[in-house]
Amino acid sequence: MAKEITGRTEDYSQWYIDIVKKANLADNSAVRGCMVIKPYGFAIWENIRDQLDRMFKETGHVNAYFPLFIPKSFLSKEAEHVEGFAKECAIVTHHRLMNAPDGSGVVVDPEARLEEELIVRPTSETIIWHTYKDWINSYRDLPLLINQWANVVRWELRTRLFLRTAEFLWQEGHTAHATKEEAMEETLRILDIYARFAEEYMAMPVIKGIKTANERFAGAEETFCIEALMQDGKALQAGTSHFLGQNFAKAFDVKFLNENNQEEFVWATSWGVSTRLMGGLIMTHSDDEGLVLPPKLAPTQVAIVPIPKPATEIDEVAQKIMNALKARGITCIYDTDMKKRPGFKFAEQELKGIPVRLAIGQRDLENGVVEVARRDTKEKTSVALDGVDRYVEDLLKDIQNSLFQRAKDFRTEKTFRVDTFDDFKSIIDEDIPGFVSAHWDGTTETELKIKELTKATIRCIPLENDPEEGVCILTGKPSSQRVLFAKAY
RNA sequence: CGGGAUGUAGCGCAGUCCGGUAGCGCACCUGCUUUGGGAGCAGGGGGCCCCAGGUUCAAAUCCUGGUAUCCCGACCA
Repeated sequence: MAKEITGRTEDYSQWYIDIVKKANLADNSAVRGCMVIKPYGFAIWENIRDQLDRMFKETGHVNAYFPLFIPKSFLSKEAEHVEGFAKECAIVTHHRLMNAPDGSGVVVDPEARLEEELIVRPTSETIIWHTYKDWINSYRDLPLLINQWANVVRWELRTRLFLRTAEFLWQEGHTAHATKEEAMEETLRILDIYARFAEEYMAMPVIKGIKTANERFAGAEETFCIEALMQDGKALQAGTSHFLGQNFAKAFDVKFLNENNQEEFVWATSWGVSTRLMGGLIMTHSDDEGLVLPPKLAPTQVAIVPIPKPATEIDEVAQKIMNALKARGITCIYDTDMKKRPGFKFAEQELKGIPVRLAIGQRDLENGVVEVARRDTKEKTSVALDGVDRYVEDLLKDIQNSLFQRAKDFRTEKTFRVDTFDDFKSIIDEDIPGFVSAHWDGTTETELKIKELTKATIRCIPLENDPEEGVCILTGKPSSQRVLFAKAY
């Protein structure tokens, strides 16, 4: 009716945009490629952020904040790094405006040119490693485990709400270690946190893996990632954790004295997840009625609707239920809007992905029950008033689990093992392609050729991979393990 | 950044070909009646027709240049 959402099968991209806009998550802004995150969308992001922040702190990390601007010269100190980001940087060249001589408005004051241009950070390795040089002298200063929550800018040519915006919010961890082993452990520890968060909170199953050299972060020795499969059969890189080796330590001359009084370069990691997770959350669970949120991340977990409208007796019961739910740590609202009829409220709450709805009418009160509806399956049941809080608590857990299970079943169904290029291509060309597990000869050349021919890329070399002798689907050269291909966002 | 499409009320659109007082549906406001899956009737408010030039007596409409969004490519979290 008023809020028509394009069907997923009709036009998946348009469906995604409709969900983002109509569920009030975000909007395009007056600035090209930059979005406005609206209060409801931001509330979900805050839940994501708070949870991750807790997990980082539990593993010994602390938060700090580094500047938005990076002197241009910093960026060029690590050769691969600058090459990776040079093409998508916003650059500050001046520091003052002036009234236009012809009165047409405000213009840049040519006198106010900066001696050295500033780059709006696309990521903060350089400014942070420049700072770490002063912070690290001894092995006693290590490990240094720092995270920052920030915005970054990458001048993307083609943007999509949450999935790829010119400015986005993220966290970036930057750690320094005395040994290679420790740094590698850290890289994997974070990867585990990301995977656990994705699966336990977002209910989004992910594959942990290693990126190929071609897909590796600019400046990293090894990039680990979590990859998720969206409903349209395309993969989404949901988080990355990089083992940086000594690249940045060498570029920024960060050395420490070890226990034997010998000077060594420190070992580094960096890792991040962004507001892109919001896109993953939407595309993993939502349907043609609107957003579907896992209870653990839903800003409001339960909505109570009086049928047909607020009334003393109903209000009292609703209040009692709310108190009981809140005592169990469940967030809920009581929708007393007199202007909206129940059907409208139902539709609106479904659009916003509120996991559970309780409807209470005179008929229910007479029977001592309330109607409980779950967003994920749209099933409705009558539940005894007495103990409904416990029922809802269990139901929320059940929804959380079944969303995960449903997404996992979908991924299983859409993961294929193939041994010939023809089979590979026919799966990738499907409307809803999915992951394809296939042998690859290990060369960038073959990887790029496959991308050119099929648009599929190697998402990762899964960590939990059994070695298996085979031959590359394209070149027929020997291969020792399968890698995971997909079309990707 | 290349190709295509589209910018008209908060949203969705008609009007543009063929220039002549800016319309429809939803939403919004007021009132009454309603209320177990997006209510009905009546009345009302809201527009630099994306922006800037040009042509013309006259431009939403024609011309030029910008710009934004969406789709497809290349690039990328």
